[in-house]
Amino acid sequence: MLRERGIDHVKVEPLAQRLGVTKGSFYWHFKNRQDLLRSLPEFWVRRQTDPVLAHVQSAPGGPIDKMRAILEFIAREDPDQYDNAMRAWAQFDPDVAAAVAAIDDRRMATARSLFEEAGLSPADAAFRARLWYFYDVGEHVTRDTPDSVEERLERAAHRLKLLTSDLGVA
Amino acid sequence: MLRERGIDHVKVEPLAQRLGVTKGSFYWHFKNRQDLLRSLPEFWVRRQTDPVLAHVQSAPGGPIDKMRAILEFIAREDPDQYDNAMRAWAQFDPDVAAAVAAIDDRRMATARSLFEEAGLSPADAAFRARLWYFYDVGEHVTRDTPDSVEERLERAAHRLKLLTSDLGVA
DNA sequence: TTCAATCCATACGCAACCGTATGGTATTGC
DNA sequence: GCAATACCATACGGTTGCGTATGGATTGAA
Repeated sequence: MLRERGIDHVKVEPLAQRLGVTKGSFYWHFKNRQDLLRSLPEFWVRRQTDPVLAHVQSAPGGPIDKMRAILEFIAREDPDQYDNAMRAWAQFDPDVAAAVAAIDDRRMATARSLFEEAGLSPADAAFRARLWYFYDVGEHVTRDTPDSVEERLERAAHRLKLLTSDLGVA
Repeated sequence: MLRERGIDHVKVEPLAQRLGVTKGSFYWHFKNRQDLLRSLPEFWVRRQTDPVLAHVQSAPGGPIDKMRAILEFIAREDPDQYDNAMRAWAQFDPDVAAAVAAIDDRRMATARSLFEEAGLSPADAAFRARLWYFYDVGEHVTRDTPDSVEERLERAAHRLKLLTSDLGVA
């Protein structure tokens, strides 16, 4: 429901109907609607970003190789709308905004440290990481992601080249 | 209401109360709620993107100068959340998504033609324009935009340098 | 077997909205 | 000075959704 229609449409009665039960069941598992909503961000983090960051840790090679590993990992994933739904929600809920911002920080910090490893100054690495990460965000929220894996990989290669061509290939 | 709480909270009775009238008045000016919602995207376009694009047309100098003009124009504007609210809405409404996508196209086409003017091939210009534009989108939706105009200008300069340093300064 | 915990259905009161019907007031054209 | 039009209030019925109270039904343990 969150992904398809937004947070304002995760309501207990429609949700129960969709699951083929009544709301009597819902109020057994959750205290109330707020209780359900508050459990969603954590659920999202576990599903969408923990796997990616874990994968990067284990990637071999230098910083550029690791960046390539991230891009290819993401390019091969099926794009879903979970991130977008969370961002749309975060837009109007400070608590959720904080949760999403924390994730953005984690992801960007990874990129930042890789650019530093590749020889950039902290300030330059920070900016480059923003450019790097915001591309992802922009492609998602504008729904500009190509349908085919091949095209996604091609774009990933292009992006990597553009953002690292001036760095010494370690 | 759209900017502060999202489209699902622009409801006629709360809206009327906020304006100090009753809904009897609302239904004089609008056929129904849908009628109001459908008028919003056009309103948004007129306020948020027409002025920027008009300003670029009249900027003097070569493509790089025009890019700088865009960046400075935006950096000096007060950042509001109108774009974000529209994107959040577009996430769950195909009609609105089409309207927002059309705006994204217009803005990106401007950047694309400037990069072509600066000497890039159509394919390279297209990708560079994406990188250019998605930075804006990302900075907005992650609410990472600095509060001070000075800092925004500094970032703009940094961005321009990073994205055009390899091009012949026309 | 029996008791207790688990899980779900039914039924109710309540509030927020939508849209319509209808009447009142003010302003403008003639 | 008098309609006609523009604008707004009041009042109503109907729907959707929240939360609670209460009563089965099933299952595992003593």
